Amino acid sequence: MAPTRATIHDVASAVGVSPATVSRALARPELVAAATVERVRLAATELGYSPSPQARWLHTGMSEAITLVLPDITNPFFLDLIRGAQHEAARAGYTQMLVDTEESTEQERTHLLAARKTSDGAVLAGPRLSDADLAELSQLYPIVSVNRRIRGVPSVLVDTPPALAAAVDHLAGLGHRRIAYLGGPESAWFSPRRWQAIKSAAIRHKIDCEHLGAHPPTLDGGQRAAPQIAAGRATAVIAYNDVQALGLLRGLSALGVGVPDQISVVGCDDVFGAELAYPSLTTVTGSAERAGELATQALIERIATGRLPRRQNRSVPAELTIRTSTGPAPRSVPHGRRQPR
Amino acid sequence: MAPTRATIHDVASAVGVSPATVSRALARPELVAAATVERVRLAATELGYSPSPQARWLHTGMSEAITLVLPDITNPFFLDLIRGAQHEAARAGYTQMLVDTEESTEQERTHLLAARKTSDGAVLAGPRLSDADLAELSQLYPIVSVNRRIRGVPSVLVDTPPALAAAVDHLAGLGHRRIAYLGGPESAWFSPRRWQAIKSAAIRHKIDCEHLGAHPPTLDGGQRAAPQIAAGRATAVIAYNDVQALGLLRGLSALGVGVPDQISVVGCDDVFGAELAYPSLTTVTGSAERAGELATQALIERIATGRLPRRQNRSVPAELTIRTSTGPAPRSVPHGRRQPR
DNA sequence: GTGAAAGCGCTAACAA
DNA sequence: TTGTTAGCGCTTTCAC
Repeated sequence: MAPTRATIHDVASAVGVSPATVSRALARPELVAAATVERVRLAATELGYSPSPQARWLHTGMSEAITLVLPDITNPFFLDLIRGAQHEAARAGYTQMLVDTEESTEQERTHLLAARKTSDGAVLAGPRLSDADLAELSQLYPIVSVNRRIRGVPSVLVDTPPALAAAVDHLAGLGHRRIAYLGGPESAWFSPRRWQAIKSAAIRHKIDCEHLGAHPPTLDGGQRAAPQIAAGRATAVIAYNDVQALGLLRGLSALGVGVPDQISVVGCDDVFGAELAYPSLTTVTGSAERAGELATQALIERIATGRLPRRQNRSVPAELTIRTSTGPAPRSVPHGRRQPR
Repeated sequence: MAPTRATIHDVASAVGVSPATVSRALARPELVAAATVERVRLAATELGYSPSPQARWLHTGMSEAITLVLPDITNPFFLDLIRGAQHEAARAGYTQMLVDTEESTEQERTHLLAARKTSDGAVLAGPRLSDADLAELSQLYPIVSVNRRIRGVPSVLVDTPPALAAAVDHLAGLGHRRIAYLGGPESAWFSPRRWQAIKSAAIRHKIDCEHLGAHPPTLDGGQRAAPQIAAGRATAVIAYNDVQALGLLRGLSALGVGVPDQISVVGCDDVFGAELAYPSLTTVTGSAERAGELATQALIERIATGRLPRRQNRSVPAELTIRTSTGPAPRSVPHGRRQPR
């Protein structure tokens, strides 16, 4: 499968040159006689030698690794993000570390501290730390944020708000006059922005729109909101994200509330499972993979040049995907639904 | 957020001792006077110092990092595996690298070669390399495999075969007399083993059982098998994994074949989405998270002790989860189904 | 209990 | 074009 660990000295003595020549032949062949380069290369492959990143780090200060920090790997949204990030990292010859902070600010802090020692920079997906902390960190260590804008920190956003406005258009077109937004957790930077987009669109359509408060971005979080929604007067709900929306679907089904007959549901992210769910989820589709690619690209540019990337804030387009969880508003408003307790 | 890179010398001169003392105070405090240890610790936190893994690697040869190699991060089965692995890694103070080989044997080989330089060992989920390659690699570099047994390589299996036998019992109990197995890809070590378990159980029940050949373990792979299945005579299908099964559900629905009325479908893994699908998927549930934990634990034991772990082959129990994609066999055998083309 | 010194694998001045 | 040398941050003998 592969030979053992050879050092630069092994190659040097095999070829009969000094270690320095080996180093140069491999890293900067233009400085070395073509014939020598050839012999060194041969011997290196022969012995299975390649320079150790750790030893190299001593000089260059570069580990050629980046860290991807995720709040919750359980959310399939991050699957595509991870893959996109890995593509870019591999393309640039970087190794990728992965860290799941489990929605904990403290874990995020700890892992970031550790990352500074082991990698040259980090992509932070939906970071939880304060703007101030992140801006400060960004001065000391190259970071790029995904789905959160912070002054002084390059970022990539999946541009969901316009698509959410389109979702409101869609619902209004179906005759809904009263919609609700199931908010994400307090720490989710994007949640109030999604709410804004929804509210503005609702105002434009002159329809009612209420905010149902903060809920965990989990299946359970969505499911637990079902009774409140069933008891409420809205005929359509837009959830902060798909995982929540899917949980809500489950919760409503358990309560015997028909979707979309009695209530329409819209999600956000178009995760694995959204299309397969019953009813299939109307949602906002944007490429998390592309976001991962762009973020990693920006990060590597930042690492390589030592300055902020030229395009500091990028975004990835998103659009509404209409499936079967949305339908015409029920004729008579709340019928057969539970009363608030 | 955090101070800059301090070296051991900074701490040494801050405290007024030699770098050697700092090193000892932090790594082997029992060799140093308690008072000194205290002062060193204080200064270290003060300066935000912690020893660099890279520099330490020069001596110890250890990077305190492990690599998790996955064939396809797109499969949600791996979400839980990643999380379990990360828990154990973090607990033991290891950093986790992540690599997605995209089902390519060559990428697996390349990444593994790279991993040897950057990490102390690797967990390989469903590796594609040959037994010989893996056994040889295992001599040179600590690896642990998940869901594949190879002589000389410690492994962790999610023990799905008994649960698949239970699935056959379940189907037989529902009156199915003719079932089929939708195979995974050729490279999937587990596929023939699952088939074996199913076949034996079918024989025990004296029911027919056919193998539908190899199919990609993707939504698309499952969906494309739908026509063949709709045209066949089996009244129940067990798929190699859930992703395939969910694709199959989608394909059958597109063909207008009712599940479970006309055909029952069983998956394997109980991934995110299996429960939410329509109909909700009867499947085999085992803890991928636990498998990730055990594998990482075994790997770290192997790294730390330098020998194979005591329990070389471990397994995680799995059980049948009955949902609504399975139901009584249709009365009159294939009715209303398409003919083979 | 602590310090001095050597060396891990590699790169980058500087010489030759 | 190539070799010599020093040194990156840390650990570990070996003295003291």
